Amino acid sequence: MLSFNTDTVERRTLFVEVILPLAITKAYTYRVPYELNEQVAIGKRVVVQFGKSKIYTAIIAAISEQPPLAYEAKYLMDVLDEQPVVNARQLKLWDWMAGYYLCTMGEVMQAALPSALKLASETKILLNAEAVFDRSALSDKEFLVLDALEIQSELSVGDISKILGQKTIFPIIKSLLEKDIIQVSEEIVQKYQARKKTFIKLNTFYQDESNRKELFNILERAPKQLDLLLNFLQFSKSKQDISKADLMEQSGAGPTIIKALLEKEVFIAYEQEVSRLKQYAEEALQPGFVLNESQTHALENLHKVFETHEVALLHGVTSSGKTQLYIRLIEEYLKLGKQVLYLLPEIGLTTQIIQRLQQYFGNQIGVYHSKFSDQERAEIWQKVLKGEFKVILGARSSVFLPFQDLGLMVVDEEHENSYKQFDPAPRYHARDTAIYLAALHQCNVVLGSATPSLESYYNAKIGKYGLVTLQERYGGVHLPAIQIVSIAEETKRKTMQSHFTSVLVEEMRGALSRQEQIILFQNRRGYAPVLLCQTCGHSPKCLHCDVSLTYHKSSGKLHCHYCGYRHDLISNCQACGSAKIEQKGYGTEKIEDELSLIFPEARIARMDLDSTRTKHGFQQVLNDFEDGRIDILVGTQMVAKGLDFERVSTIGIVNADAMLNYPDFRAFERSFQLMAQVAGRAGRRDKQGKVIIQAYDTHHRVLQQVIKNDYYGLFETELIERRNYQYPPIYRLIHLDIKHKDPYQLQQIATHFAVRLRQQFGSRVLGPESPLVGKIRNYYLQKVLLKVEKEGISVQKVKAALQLLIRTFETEALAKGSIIQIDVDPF
DNA sequence: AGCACGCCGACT
DNA sequence: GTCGGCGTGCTC
Repeated sequence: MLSFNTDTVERRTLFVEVILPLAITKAYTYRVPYELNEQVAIGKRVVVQFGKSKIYTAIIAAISEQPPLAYEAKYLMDVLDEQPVVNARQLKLWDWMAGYYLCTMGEVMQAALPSALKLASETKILLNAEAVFDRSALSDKEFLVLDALEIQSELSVGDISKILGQKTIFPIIKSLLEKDIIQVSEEIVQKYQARKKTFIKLNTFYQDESNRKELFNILERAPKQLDLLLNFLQFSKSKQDISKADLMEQSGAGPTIIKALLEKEVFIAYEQEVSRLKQYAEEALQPGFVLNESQTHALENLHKVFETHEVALLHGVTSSGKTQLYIRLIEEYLKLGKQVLYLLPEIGLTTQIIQRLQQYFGNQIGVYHSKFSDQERAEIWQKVLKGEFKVILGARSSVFLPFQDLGLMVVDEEHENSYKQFDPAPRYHARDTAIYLAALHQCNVVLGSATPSLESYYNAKIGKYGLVTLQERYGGVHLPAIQIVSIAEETKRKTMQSHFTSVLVEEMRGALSRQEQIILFQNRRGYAPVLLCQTCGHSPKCLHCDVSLTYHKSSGKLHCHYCGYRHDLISNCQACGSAKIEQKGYGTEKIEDELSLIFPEARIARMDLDSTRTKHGFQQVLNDFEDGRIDILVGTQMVAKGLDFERVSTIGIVNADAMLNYPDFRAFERSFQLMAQVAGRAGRRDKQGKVIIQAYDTHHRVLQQVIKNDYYGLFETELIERRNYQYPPIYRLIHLDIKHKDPYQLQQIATHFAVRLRQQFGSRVLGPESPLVGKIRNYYLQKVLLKVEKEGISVQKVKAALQLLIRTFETEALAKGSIIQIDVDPF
């Protein structure tokens, strides 16, 4: 009888297209061995050999029966998953990101998947020291690997392959990983340093009435200590965690008295991580809190907005209780059985906010963060996949998690630029990515900020996003009083002291006498930005950048703020030899200097790129300031980096005009936002803060808007028209990577390109911005951002022009540099 | 990303 | 004469 082999009929030859975690644009096709036919599915991980000897974990992007024509496909080695680890929506997201951020799907995959999910032949395998397992439950091969690891402690995947004498070792590694016996090595990442604070609590022994009475008796002979104790008890009624610093301030007691009570074990000290973003610490999330009237109103408005819009911008002043609003909203979506993603900038993700949200959502909430180990991240990935986590609280990379059914995304502190990834591709913006992801899930997005980014505000204004405002501060905290003082008038009256108006000096004096802190904002570093020859009018310029050199007193040199070029201080004019050289303008160094003459007893510190250049410099100044070891902090925009300014009562903006007259609109907008942020932070708590803005042009429209706290109104004023800027000024950045041996030449090349492009496209091309020089192999790499206005000129045109420039540049032999990459980045 | 191939300068 | 840096192109 003729036997009919059903197998051969069913045995279809399948091919899969895979995404490799590499920077390659092409799709690669592998042939599926018959025995794996049943197992392949889109989104599953497969093991493939790529190139001569490399083995990678790839993701199946497509399955077909069409054999490739031009080549013979290799067989894929194995299928790792029973269920896909990446869903179709994610693949769509990756595809979009690759297109939008000009990188490959592989690079997106690299950023998206925790490395525990993407083993490659170089991956290092370690023994998990804390592993508890049953040896007898291991297979022979697993045992062999374990044995080898006990001798050598670290093996690469390639090594293991040799030990076992076979290539298909990924299932074994996977099984060992799942049993928690081995670990995949982690890259050492610089962890965000959490700020710790000492807190004081009462020994539980004295919670008891009678014990406490006895304590009062004992302390009768130490009136100061008793006084402190009473103060503490009073204070603890209104506040949960009392910090040592708070207690000292509240009670007026010195550190010795607290120490005495600590020694008597009346007080117990404990350390706790504290948020640098004040908001989270301030908004106590008491269980069963009730929204106040304006919060309720804002929530209703959000509901209304979501009827017609996918995205809502929540413009809520600092301390208006946005977090509480989010919680209520999240609860609503959870009730509908939806998943929720709550994005926070890295800096805002402290144990405090995490704990508070965990109180609310229990084990439904997962936290995803670069601080976590790779194992933990892989675990969270799996749990999101299984739907065990309903809420994810995370930093920018959490947009990559395998959500099944998102209902809501919250992007808190939407304006924060740490949502933007800069260095390795994909150079994505988590906020924008979240909005695209929302479209895929048809879910809602809340963008929350006290100082929304211009892009978002514009989108709200044109009706693309809904706009909800929350203007009332929670718990009756007041906005600071803002006063604009005319420098022109005080100069006329001769009441200026150096660069400070009498109003600012008096305000500072008052603050110092009350032991309050002061921040002076001066958006220029160095001592004097321009040196001017009084005889011939020449001023020293950078050889490479055509910008004026800034005198730095600390180094005694002239610096170029563009490329870092330095020149010794000149005593005679380079052009005419005259010795009469005038220092024009002032920077942070000079402000610091003159301040010390006016307030010799005050502790003054400076915070700018120069004073915080060392690794811990920034952290150090920050801690000193927060702990009250500094009275006056003079700084550039750095001082607004989301700090805890709880003892700052006074903020001075030394010269607002300088900020208002930036030629580059984006720089202006950034400065403006900063000013608003800094001002918004003054004097929290019960005290009203004071912001003094010094300016020549006190009637400047922008300043008036600041006073009205209606700062975004300004973008629709004649100011923009006067400056002849197209509205909206949204730019695309072009990353230009140039390889060359001489860093100064690099700057020259970059500037050359910027200048030439500007000639061609006008002032809509800006830059080079933020030049970075890094040593790569024996070469130097110059990264230059060229900004190109998004509307108006197409990036393609600019790219084409650039390529042409590069070609002519090379033939002109202006330099022997070779450009290796032009990377265009939207926004 | 890795790796091979191939080119040109500088050395035992 | 070879060694080695690096630029170029390819990997299913």
